[in-house]
Amino acid sequence: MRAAQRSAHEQQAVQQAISVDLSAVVVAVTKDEPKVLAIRTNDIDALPSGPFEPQHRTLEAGLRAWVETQTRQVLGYVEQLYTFGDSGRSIAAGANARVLSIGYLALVPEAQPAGTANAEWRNWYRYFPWEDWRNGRPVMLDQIAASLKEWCAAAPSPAQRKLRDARVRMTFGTRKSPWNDEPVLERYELLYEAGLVPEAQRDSRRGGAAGGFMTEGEPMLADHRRILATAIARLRGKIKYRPVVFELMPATFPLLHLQRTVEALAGVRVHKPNFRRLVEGQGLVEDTGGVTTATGGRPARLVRFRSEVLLEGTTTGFRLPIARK
Amino acid sequence: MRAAQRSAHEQQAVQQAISVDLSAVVVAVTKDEPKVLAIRTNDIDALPSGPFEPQHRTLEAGLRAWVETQTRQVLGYVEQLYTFGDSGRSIAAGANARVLSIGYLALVPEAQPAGTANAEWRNWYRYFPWEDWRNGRPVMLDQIAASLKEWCAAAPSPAQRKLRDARVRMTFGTRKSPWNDEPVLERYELLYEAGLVPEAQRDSRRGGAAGGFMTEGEPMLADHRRILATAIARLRGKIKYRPVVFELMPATFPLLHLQRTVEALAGVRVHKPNFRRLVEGQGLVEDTGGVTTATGGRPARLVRFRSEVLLEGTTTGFRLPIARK
DNA sequence: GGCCTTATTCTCAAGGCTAGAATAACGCCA
DNA sequence: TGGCGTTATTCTAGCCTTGAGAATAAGGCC
Repeated sequence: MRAAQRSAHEQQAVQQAISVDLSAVVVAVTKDEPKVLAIRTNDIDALPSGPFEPQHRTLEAGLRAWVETQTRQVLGYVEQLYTFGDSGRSIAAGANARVLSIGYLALVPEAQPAGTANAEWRNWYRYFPWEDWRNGRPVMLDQIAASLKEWCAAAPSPAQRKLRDARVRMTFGTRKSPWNDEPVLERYELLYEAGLVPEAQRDSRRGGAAGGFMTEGEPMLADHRRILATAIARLRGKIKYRPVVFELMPATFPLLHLQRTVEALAGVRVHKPNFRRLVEGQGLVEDTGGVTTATGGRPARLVRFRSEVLLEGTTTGFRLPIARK
Repeated sequence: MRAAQRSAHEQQAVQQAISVDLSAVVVAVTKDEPKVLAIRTNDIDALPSGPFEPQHRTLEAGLRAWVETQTRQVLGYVEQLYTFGDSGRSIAAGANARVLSIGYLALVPEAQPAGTANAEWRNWYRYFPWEDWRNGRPVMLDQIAASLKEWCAAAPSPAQRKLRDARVRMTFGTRKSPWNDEPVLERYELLYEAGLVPEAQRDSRRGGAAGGFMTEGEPMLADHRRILATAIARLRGKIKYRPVVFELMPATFPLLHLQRTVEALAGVRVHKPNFRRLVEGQGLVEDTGGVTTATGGRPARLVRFRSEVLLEGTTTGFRLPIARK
């Protein structure tokens, strides 16, 4: 034991091969819809990704390089999400090879046409249709709820049963309880464990619903949908206390455009007067003097982001009128 | 380019050796002081850590194994913090070897005596004395502020100067602005960049303060102090909206003990009646019927954590009377 | 019994948030 | 040219939360 302890760091030099995969969730919002940059391969979508290599100066540099190579998209804001280690869930790995997967979130302004043939901007609700509550409760949730109920009932023990019930309640909520937009990953993981998404069968774990019912929503390569879920969850959390939405906005915009962008990300609608009061009250935007009539109705003022706020003590702020539950 | 793209995943099999280091910040609170489990080596402390190896089923399993081997401490709650890739800042790595460092946060109830000779529970403010405001503003901040001011003045350009000023203002605040307990990592990184912590000199980067003034606070091995800062920051953020403090508490306790534990972590004091109102109002604890006179004065009720709250829709809640800025 | 210490409960004012109403300014069309 | 529809923008009343201090309770100790 003591020997193992002393050699802990010494061993590093002779470490067995571990490979590290960098994957990016590149987000933009176009025409009030949240988009993610996907690589379309044979009938399944993937995130831009590639292995971390020695020539990369940093993890983030490696990520940027891969994304640019694969999509010609240059990244601005980038943030690390999580390092996944259970590679059994990703590409069928060689016997001894260990693959770690580090997910990143990147934000870019309005989506440009994709730079390469098989890179494409796709609405992220294509992969998570149950996450879009902007037009009310998605009807498919009835079917999901029914399948999850079966899964709960099929628990091996009463204790397990209680646990499963609780997880369903906490992630998908009940009919009466208000929707919580943040636990995107928890919801996806639940569906995975319940065998209600194709990835679960592919990875041939727990049997899943015998009937073979699959929730709507497109699967992705390897564990990419899990990484995307992590990204959406992080972004939904972050827009509530950091002014990151502006990374997704053009130079000037009317306030309603900002609101629609936030709504696209959060998947819920907000009260217009309150949204405006918060944004203006916190001095996040300033008037440009310009107006636009492109919105129909009364012309809207054009504002711009006050980037000074990033230098002010405003470490916090940018609360949004989305109930933190 | 297109070739590189296609081979992205194929290359993984022939990936060059990358080693991954797992490090744990194991936290306990004893006698109202926040403690971290440290390995004491020749005149410098280290976190329990070791390389991720193929026999480890998951990253977390590898971490638990290393911690148990090195400290005999069995971990309960564990959470991944961040994956650091700029190994230039850690152990002087061999020419081509790339070392990634994954940091974890673990919480255990009241610290037991350390299980091995060189493992020891140490007050975390030993490493970050400026983070403890429980007894008012630490006096050393005067000296830190002065050094940072010099560093700002020494900026290569006026634009840089403005940026540095802003960073200092946002992390350490001004004399008048209230202290923000969360940006622990940002403060440490700032001191590192300004050359005010020994690690900066060791890694021989930016010159640093010519005078050689170093802030108080003990350094740690490799990038371990950075990982510890990340852990403290995460914990300070998390206790404000998730009931994780209870991982650190004994089975039953008086409310003031809970409050002191929170204060130890956050490094600030809170208003007693308000704290009590929040904790009880959210149904986080229930009466045990017992009382204790160990606190002096009027006997205190003993309460216990209502673990049911973890199964209730209470995904959020547990707000604390610590201003979110 | 009086005093000290800590526990526990109340209260009040300030500030923030929710939700809905009211008003403004433009294009369109009869 | 005036009414209508659309979106923009501003107000407001009511509710709830939060911050801070005061008041009361219950033990130990002398």
